[in-house]
Amino acid sequence: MPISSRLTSDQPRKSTGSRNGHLPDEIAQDLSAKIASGVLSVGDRLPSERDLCTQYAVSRAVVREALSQLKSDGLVAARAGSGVYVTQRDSTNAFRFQNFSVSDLNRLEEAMELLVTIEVAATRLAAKRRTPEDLKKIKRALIGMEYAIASDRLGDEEDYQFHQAIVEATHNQHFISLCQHLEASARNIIRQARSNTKTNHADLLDAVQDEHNAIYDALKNGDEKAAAEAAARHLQNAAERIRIYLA
Amino acid sequence: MPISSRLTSDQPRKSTGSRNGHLPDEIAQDLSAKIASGVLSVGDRLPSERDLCTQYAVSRAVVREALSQLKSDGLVAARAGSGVYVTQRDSTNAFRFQNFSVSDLNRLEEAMELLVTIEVAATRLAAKRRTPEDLKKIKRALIGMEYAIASDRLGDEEDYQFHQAIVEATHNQHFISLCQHLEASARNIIRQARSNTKTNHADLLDAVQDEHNAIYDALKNGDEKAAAEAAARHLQNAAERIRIYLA
DNA sequence: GTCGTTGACTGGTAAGACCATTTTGTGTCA
DNA sequence: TGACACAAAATGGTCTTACCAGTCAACGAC
Repeated sequence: MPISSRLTSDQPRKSTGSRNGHLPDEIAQDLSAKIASGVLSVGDRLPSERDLCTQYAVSRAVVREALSQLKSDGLVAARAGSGVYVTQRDSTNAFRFQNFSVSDLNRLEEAMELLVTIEVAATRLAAKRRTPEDLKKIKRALIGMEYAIASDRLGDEEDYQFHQAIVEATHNQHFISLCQHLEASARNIIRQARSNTKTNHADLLDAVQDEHNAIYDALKNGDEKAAAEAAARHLQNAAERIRIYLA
Repeated sequence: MPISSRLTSDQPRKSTGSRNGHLPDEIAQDLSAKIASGVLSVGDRLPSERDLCTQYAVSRAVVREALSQLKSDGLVAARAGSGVYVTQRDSTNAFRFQNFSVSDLNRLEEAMELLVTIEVAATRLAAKRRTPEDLKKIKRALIGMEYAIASDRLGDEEDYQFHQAIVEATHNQHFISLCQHLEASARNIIRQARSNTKTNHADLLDAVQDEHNAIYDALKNGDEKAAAEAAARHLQNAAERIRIYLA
């Protein structure tokens, strides 16, 4: 442990010379270990930044960078004038949409519940907020999809762009980044399923296009309710199509 | 856009006075947006830290903290003596609920839109699927919250457990992990807001308890519609309370 | 006792400095 | 002319000092 050994060192670490790792990383790791192990429990206040400086024998800049890592991980929260507090024991900071196998129907249902929830809400917001530019981008994706299908391609890339354009029309950053994550994950499965049945799904692709058109129309009209319903219908049908592919 | 406007500002932002949000967060967000949008593509070198300082008119400490966020997100990598390089375009492999500052009302609204969407859907699912054991766990958190308030504590930890117990009652792994992530982030803000007004919010805490009771009753009765409505009301009121704290 | 006020402490930010490494440019020598 | 060695500039990593604004508890006036 390069850090703790430095605690007892009488050498005030003259220069930045012979260290190996990234100083803030070491400290962040040490602190998060203390939190995970329970040495620092939720609600506790960390030592002040200046105290940590002397403890670890580093400058305040380093301590602050270490703390900023913990902050962005959601382990601690700083309150100006008061202190830095432990808010969370383990870092469930990042949400990862679990990859589910196409072959597992149960988990498909589970995943669809979340996907439908998010996408329907996003589409409803988009109906309320979409600008003419948003609408143009959505329309472009829609046409691109049609063209792709006519060109005997799957058009899944255009499909993705269609959904992404809608989500961007919410003008809500949280929705945008969450949907980006969800759809990027979901797309893998869809593509996989689709490519298995390249030959006999012409009718299904038409149905998809109709559903997309319905969403677009609702967005164009600014009809929140219709948009939400169209999105829900589309996603539920999409799930249904995947089930067909599986059979 | 507080950042870009500052770029053209001739005022060298004298003191730390009248700004709203966390400076490094703003810059990190701006940079990651540039990366996601393709203004900076993979392999590109960012401007040097010192250049970024002048661009954003902030100190190097701020720029470094912003960059450290991007680094821990895996978007960029720094090479000493050379520069900072974009290593990844989108962080779609993981969703991170962006930190927003309590002081920024616009971003609060944005965040609440997503939080309400998810929580309401989760509560509706929970009403459908909760087992007696789930119900017991929720009840326990409810009572714990009451006890905490009576003991002159904030009870935010118990509040969190209440919501978590509900989400677990959905028995949907995707909802569980997403909500865990969202609420852990949101809790920081709530706690921060609450602690500011420890003395004069006894009436508000009572209101919270009533809202929680309404949710519990609906879950107990298995009434999906009532549960969703109670959850929506609770969250919207919670947002309203945060606004009060801000004023 | 209650209520303001004060002052020490805390995180947030700024500015300037030094170090080690990388990169680039330059000049020397073959 | 080409390859090589060296120096200078640029860059990230770290340290130091300083000021600001918010928090909070102790103290004193009423």
